Amino acid sequence: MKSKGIRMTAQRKVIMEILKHSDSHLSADEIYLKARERKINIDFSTVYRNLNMMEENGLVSKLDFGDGKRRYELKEKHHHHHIICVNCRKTYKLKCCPLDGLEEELRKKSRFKISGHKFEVYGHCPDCQ
Amino acid sequence: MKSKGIRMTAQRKVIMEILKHSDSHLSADEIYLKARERKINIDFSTVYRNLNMMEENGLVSKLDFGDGKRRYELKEKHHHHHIICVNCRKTYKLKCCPLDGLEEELRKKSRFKISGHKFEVYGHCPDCQ
DNA sequence: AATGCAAATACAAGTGATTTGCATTATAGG
DNA sequence: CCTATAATGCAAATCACTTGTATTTGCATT
Repeated sequence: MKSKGIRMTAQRKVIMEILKHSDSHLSADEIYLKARERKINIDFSTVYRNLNMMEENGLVSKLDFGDGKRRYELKEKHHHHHIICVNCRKTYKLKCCPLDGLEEELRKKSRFKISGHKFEVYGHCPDCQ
Repeated sequence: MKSKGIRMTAQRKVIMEILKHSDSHLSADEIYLKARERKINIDFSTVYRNLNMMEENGLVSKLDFGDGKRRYELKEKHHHHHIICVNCRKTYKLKCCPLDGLEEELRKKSRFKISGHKFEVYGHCPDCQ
């Protein structure tokens, strides 16, 4: 962060730690609650402002699983997608990417300059079936 | 609609016509505005209630292109996805589906009972490049 | 053509997630 | 330590969408 002239504050440290130590994808209110548990004074607006800032700086990824709240995870080295349980919201990481082997074809057919994509699979996890 | 005991009202007729004559995917406020242009008295709540009802009855599809508003299109016979221009929001239909040939593999690996999926590609259309 | 009633509407108010304005506080370079 | 200014907390606003309710309307039946 410092390299970009971004100040390291107590609130930012906590948000980063919470994301680091969570295995799932947290929504803003979950992050807010976890931060409060750590007895740090923080406001929702600070959580949102920082998550947006971190996304702009490529530190976190914003996810949308279609339940009306955005979720956040630390940006990972390897590109991946998710399969999401529509009942308990548990997720499972998918290493495969539908754009592999499809990108060139799409570019030709659509003549778009492709810059991103979204792929999510929904279903019922083993526990919820 | 009648076969399902659903009444045909002036408002519903207009919403269906707007969807039918539009080549793009309209948001609720675009539908509301277009209906108003046709000088029909209609409220936002009616637009939303009807779009939800139509989705539940398999008449329209709800789409989410990640810009914070849901979009609607008349349900089409053949399953498809979209490539969306991040600048002008124009869309192009993709006939290919990433789940073809992937579904069985995913089911085995994740042990999820797959019920749905989302796939969208983003980029700049020829006009916006 | 008139009746009756459930279904659908308009309007207003309510949600829930996220954003913004602004006075105050705190980080990091000098 | 000082100081500029970035970041915060707080309150209020916004945005997309939903809900409660009194009133109206479609339509099957007289």
